[in-house]
Amino acid sequence: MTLAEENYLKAIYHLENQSSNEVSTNALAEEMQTKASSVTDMIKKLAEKNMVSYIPYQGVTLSKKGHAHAVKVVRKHRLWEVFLLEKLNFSWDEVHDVAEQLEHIKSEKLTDKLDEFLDFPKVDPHGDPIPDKYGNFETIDKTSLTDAQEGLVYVCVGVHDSSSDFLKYLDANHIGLGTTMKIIHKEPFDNSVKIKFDDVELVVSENVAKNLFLKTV
Amino acid sequence: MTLAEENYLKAIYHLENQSSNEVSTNALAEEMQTKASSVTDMIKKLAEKNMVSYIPYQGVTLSKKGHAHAVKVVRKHRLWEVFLLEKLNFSWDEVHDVAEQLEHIKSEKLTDKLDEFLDFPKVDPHGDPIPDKYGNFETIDKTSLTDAQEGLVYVCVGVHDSSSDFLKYLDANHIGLGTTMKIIHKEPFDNSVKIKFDDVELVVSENVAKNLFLKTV
DNA sequence: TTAAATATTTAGACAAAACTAAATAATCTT
DNA sequence: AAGATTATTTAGTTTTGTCTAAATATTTAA
Repeated sequence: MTLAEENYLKAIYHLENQSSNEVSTNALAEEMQTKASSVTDMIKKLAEKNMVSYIPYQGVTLSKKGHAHAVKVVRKHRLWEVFLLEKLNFSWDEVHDVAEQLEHIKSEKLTDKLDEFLDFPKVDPHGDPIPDKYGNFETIDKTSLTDAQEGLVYVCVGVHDSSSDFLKYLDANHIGLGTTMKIIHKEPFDNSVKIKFDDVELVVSENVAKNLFLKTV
Repeated sequence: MTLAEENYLKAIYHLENQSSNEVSTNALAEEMQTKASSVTDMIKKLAEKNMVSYIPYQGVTLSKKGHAHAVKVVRKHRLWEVFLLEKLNFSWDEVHDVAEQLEHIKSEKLTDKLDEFLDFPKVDPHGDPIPDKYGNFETIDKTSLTDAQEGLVYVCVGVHDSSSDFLKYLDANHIGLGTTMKIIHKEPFDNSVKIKFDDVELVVSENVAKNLFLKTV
């Protein structure tokens, strides 16, 4: 698997997790920041290699083989994120980009030794589960802040968007994994949400709310 | 700089260090395991980018810019080797191949944080010096075992060939960095050398002797 | 249910990095 | 110094992954 092929597999994997039906060429082009025609080309190649199953005009799905490979890349990505944060003192908004490179290093031994060195972490710095060497991981049950109920108390267990900008926003507002918050008010007009934590009230936009994952406490 | 370009720079760097005069197209082709015509193509490209200076039929030399870049790649390679050996418990014959991949990760912050995490090591597991973040490193004065003098005592400070096969040979014969040995006899017929260490005598071939670096003790 | 809009695929090109085969330059022999 | 050998470069292809533009299929809307 080349770097480009792995990135496509990963993108298909993420899109499958978001909406559970077939992945369209256009969605994939959007995700990969490329053109639909390029996507068609690559999908054909991946289909040749039995990594995806593809019916023209109907989108792609990962094959068993492709799924397994995507999970391996995701495992590496998340392990490196933990390494960068815990061992090299990167901040959580810095880990993603470097992990995008490190996830393509090919050495099963490296991956497994790294896993051991980090003491077999279960989640990465954004709250996403880390597959073990067999590809198994615990699914974390989480609710988006947009779906949280007024009056209840939640703890933050993850983020959807792991872009540097979003994570810096959270840092600036002292929100992180483990932050416990109460839903004060959900504003129907613009879907913003007023939350309270550490004795401070904060109104966050719908965009922020959509990207924050919570668990009831 | 692409991966291929970086590998060429590194190869030119190594060849310059070995013989101090211009690097020939053929030597580079041999080092890169490729064809002379491919080398000419790439050299032209690197000359365009001012990474090397190139006169047709006369070989290449690294420019200041190319040299600095090569040193950065070497720095990353050697730091990762230390990481793999010391933190992930790889053996010294396993570190090279994985480091060949890791050396291309682009993040100055990663490199410098890794350096710090490893406590600023001065040499890698094969005895080669590690450049600091400014590209400076201590040159280690060393003699090849072929040039060592009968009767004198030396300590092993490095290896020339860092191939897995050679390092495994050394492991099997209990030779490593720091091994102190006495030169018992140099056989003129085949340039083999009889050495003694840990109260055992061992005859090594010219090929082995050439690749072992020693320092007088 | 046909026209318009949108999504997808095909065809043809391009850049990077390699290759083979042929041409040319440099060096070595005698 | 001419011919032979060796080293190097040039010319023309190939593969990978991308692109644009054109063609085709699908969906939406009147």
